[in-house]
Amino acid sequence: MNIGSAAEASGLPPKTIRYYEDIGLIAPDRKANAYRDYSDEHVHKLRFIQRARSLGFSVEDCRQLLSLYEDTGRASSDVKRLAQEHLSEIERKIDELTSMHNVLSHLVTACRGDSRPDCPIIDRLAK
Amino acid sequence: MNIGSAAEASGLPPKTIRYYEDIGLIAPDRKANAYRDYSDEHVHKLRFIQRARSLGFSVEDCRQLLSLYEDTGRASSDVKRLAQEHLSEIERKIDELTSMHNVLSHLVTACRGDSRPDCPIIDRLAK
DNA sequence: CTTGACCTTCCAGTGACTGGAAGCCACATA
DNA sequence: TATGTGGCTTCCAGTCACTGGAAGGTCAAG
Repeated sequence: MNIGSAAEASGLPPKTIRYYEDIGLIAPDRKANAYRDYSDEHVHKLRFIQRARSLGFSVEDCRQLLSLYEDTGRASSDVKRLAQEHLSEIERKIDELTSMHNVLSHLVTACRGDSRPDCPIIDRLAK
Repeated sequence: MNIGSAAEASGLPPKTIRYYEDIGLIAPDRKANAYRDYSDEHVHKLRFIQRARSLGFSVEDCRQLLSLYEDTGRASSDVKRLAQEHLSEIERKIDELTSMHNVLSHLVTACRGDSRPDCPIIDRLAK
């Protein structure tokens, strides 16, 4: 399977798939004409990565998850620990964004948004 | 005032302040010895930027906000629009993170996290 | 035989810093 | 006066995860 089909099957752009190969995440075979050749298993792994990325795991996390996936003797505790750390990071980000949201939404509400210069948003930044 | 003092007064690291100068955001005077020389007004603007950044505005947004700040003939609607767009972006990110959180927290809860390989997290990624 | 879609590699840019090297400057102390 | 320490300078490279684009090779259809 060429990279275009692998891209379609995995939901990842060809550029990204080549990038993953560059960084040693997943290497397909090559055909005689030097085209990449993806097996169903390659595509399966690409989908695996795509799903992990869409849950916000870093590419390095994906590398670990992939190796846990392939290690049938893994301990689920290792997977759980990774996921829990990521979950904490997500929570941290949500908290940060939420507090930004609180401040900003008040300011936006308070701003008349007309042609005059008076603006609580600017005032807050310049306070 | 040297960059170190400006850093302390603004809450920004010296490296970051130099970076802002590199990208043309705020340029201090220079002393005879080529050291940067920050006035109170420079520091004021640095604090302005620091606050805007801490509300998640991009550096380019900061550039705009700064120029609106300096434009006493501004329309508050311009500020409000900028802030509102940023607010929407924050909401988009919160939604994205929240949906990741939903999925992941369920998976983490469902994972026993012991020495055995069975793991709903891996299963979900490999589905 | 040509066209167009697909593939290849390689290089550069994104945002917002951050680390580090090499070297100059200022000031306190012995 | 020598020296040490810390702060300042510039410049280059690296981060993360791609993404765009150039230059050129390959393949199937008409």
